[in-house]
Amino acid sequence: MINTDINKKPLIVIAGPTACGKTAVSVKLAQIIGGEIISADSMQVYKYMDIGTAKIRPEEMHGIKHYLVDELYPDEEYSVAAFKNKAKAYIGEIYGKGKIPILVGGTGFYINAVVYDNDFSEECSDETLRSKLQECLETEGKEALYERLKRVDPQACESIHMNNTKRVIRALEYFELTGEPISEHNRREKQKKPYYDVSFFILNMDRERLYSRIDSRIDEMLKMGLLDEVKSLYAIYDRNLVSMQGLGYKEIIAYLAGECTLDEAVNILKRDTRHFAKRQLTWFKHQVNGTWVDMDSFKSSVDAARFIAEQMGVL
RNA sequence: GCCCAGAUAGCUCAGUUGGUAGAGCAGAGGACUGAAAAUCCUCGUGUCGACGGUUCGAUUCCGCCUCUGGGCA
Repeated sequence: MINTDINKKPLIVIAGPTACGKTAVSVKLAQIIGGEIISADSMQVYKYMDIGTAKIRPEEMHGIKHYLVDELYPDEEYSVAAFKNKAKAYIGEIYGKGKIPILVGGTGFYINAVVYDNDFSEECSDETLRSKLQECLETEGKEALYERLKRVDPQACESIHMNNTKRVIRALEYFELTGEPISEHNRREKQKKPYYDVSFFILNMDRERLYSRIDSRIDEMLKMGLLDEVKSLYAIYDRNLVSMQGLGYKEIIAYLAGECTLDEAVNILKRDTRHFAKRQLTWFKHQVNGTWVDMDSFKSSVDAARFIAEQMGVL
């Protein structure tokens, strides 16, 4: 989507599945148009998680400022809500410098939260209530929880499967906190128009090529010392942390804990990363209205960045 | 050379007391609004190794051949 709404401020989004080349393109684009980058990634925010998250290295930034990279410790909590609030503040900061913010990442859910300025009021979330509901799930079973949701929000039950207990719990949590069905909240949020003048680009490439890039990138991570990185994190942090559920971490931790061989861990990691890429693509295909950029048709990331700048009428 | 066990979906295998077959994984598609690198849903036709025989009918029984394991010489 390339809007020209003069009342809204410009926001560029570079999205796409893992390993499709977002990092390189975004830095080049930032150089061309005078932008700064905000990472829309749920794992790269964490310090010490460098190799496994394929985090950009300082020398690759070429002086382009990056936000929401290395800002949290692995035992700190992160979520869409936290991301959205921080990103929004940084976007304001970038405008203040007369530059253009570029949102870059593969977490579509996070990106949309910023693009549509979705509502994440504090009173809509309560950890203790959530763990109470989690307890109900364990003692009474998923059927009981689902029945409970059916009574207060039958609409939500139409789109949430009973097995998806995470969503069932959140829907119940939302209702108990606000007295409003979450289906109503979702309906309202979905009607929103973009909050910015958004230029949304989705990078993609041939599926087989993407998959083989994923495989070789993981081999590369291993050579760069993924094992040592995970080892030192596992020595300090609990494996149940959300950060330690990240791809590359949970699989290697399983190996370090003696639950499988290294070979098995690596193969599972490759497979899970392929599955992840597919889920990302599904999101971008249906939850986003953007311009698809076929990375196969460019010789280099510079060419792809130029193409994007042209699309926006900058070049 | 002989003996034994296999040969079924891309892979690993199950099964059909004879009526042309089904799981897991891989793969594909989808959902998603405070865990999202998370969570969840849907999708299984393939000369049942080749050729003969018995049979109304063979992937299934019999014979023979080929290939792959393992064992004996």
